[in-house]
Amino acid sequence: MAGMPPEQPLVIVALSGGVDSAVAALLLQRQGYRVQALFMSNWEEDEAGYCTAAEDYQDARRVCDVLDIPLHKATFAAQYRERVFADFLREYQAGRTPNPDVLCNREIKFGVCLEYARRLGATHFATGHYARIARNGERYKLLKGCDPSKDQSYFLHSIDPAVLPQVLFPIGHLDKSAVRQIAREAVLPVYDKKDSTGICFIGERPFREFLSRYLPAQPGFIETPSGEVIGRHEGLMYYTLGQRQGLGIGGLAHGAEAAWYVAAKDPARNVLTVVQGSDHPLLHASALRTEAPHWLSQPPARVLRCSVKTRYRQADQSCTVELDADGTLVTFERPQRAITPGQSAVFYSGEECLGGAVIARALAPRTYAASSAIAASMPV
RNA sequence: UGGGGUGUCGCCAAGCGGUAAGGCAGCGGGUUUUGAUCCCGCCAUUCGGAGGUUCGAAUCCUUCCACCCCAG
Repeated sequence: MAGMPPEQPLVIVALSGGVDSAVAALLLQRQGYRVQALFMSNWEEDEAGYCTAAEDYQDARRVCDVLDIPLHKATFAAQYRERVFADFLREYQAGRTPNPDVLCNREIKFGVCLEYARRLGATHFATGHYARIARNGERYKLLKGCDPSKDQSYFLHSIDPAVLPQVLFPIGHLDKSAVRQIAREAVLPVYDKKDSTGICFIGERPFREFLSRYLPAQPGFIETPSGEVIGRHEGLMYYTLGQRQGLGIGGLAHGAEAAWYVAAKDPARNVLTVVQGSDHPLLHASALRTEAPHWLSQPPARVLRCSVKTRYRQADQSCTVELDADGTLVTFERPQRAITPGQSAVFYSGEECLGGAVIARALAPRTYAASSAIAASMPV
């Protein structure tokens, strides 16, 4: 029969209630896709009003009204708790500083949520991330977003590369300012909404209070590298390497005027080691070891020269990556500050995100002799 | 209670008769889909207390108090 035209392929957009995903949906629609939206709420506890999920959902609805597209709603709170939050707590308990949003992308957004979109009949799954996907024959690459100050490929490095052919990042080639401009012109109600920060789906909260509800805190001493006690900490988990704020260390008699920074944690002694001055040598590492890497691209044979980010929004650093049985050894061209276990080292070749791995430990520069406590936590 | 010393913001610390520097900490804001870093702003009508000298004192004098050191 010559009846119904074949339906357009269906794209489902993960709509957060923010401006980026709203513009992503709009652009897909303009490109001729059949578009539907999906709003996730993955954090159930709505105490003290920190969780903005309810307002975000209302914003998502208003966006869908303007675009005239259907809005689905799903909850992956159980999966979030099991696959993301449990790890988050384990890491803090081990004295490390996890990056839950890296796991959230792999397990939730590009895991169970993408699967859910498939079951709804979608051939493609889109988000408002600042990242791009390029096709090279049969291979798909993850590229940085074009806006260097918003590039979010760092958070995406550990997603399953098998999903890339189905993923669309409609705003990856745009600057943030252009995204807002498009939203304004299209009269999307969230065009001026403030960018969200904080842990994805949980939001920004008083950090100590939040963590203390899940993990017991054990106060202890703050020491200098030579072992002098100069303060007390509320619990090792509340501090991360390179941190300045929250130490409460004032002026010392005849001391230097520089601020104090966290250089090491010693869980065995429950001691926080601090140093004075943000450029202190004990704050720097010449190399790091990671756990097992995730590769988005073809895994390298054995040695790889590339660049690396050891934290989000850091400028790319030249390095050499060597694979070994446990993970990788990453050696920097120049020493890096505050390399922190639990964070991710993400590898790049130019614009392409190759993959990454969780940092296991920093390796101290050989230019000085590390002493006792530091040597124990930063073995060479 | 013999001698000497010191007491300025939560912690260091300038100031030495002309009307309270600075740093650290803290607080607030900005940047930021982790945690940090970073940036901006705020933070002593008052200088241990009480008198006095002076046009004017944290700065000089008297006295009291507290702490520290050396002796004893």
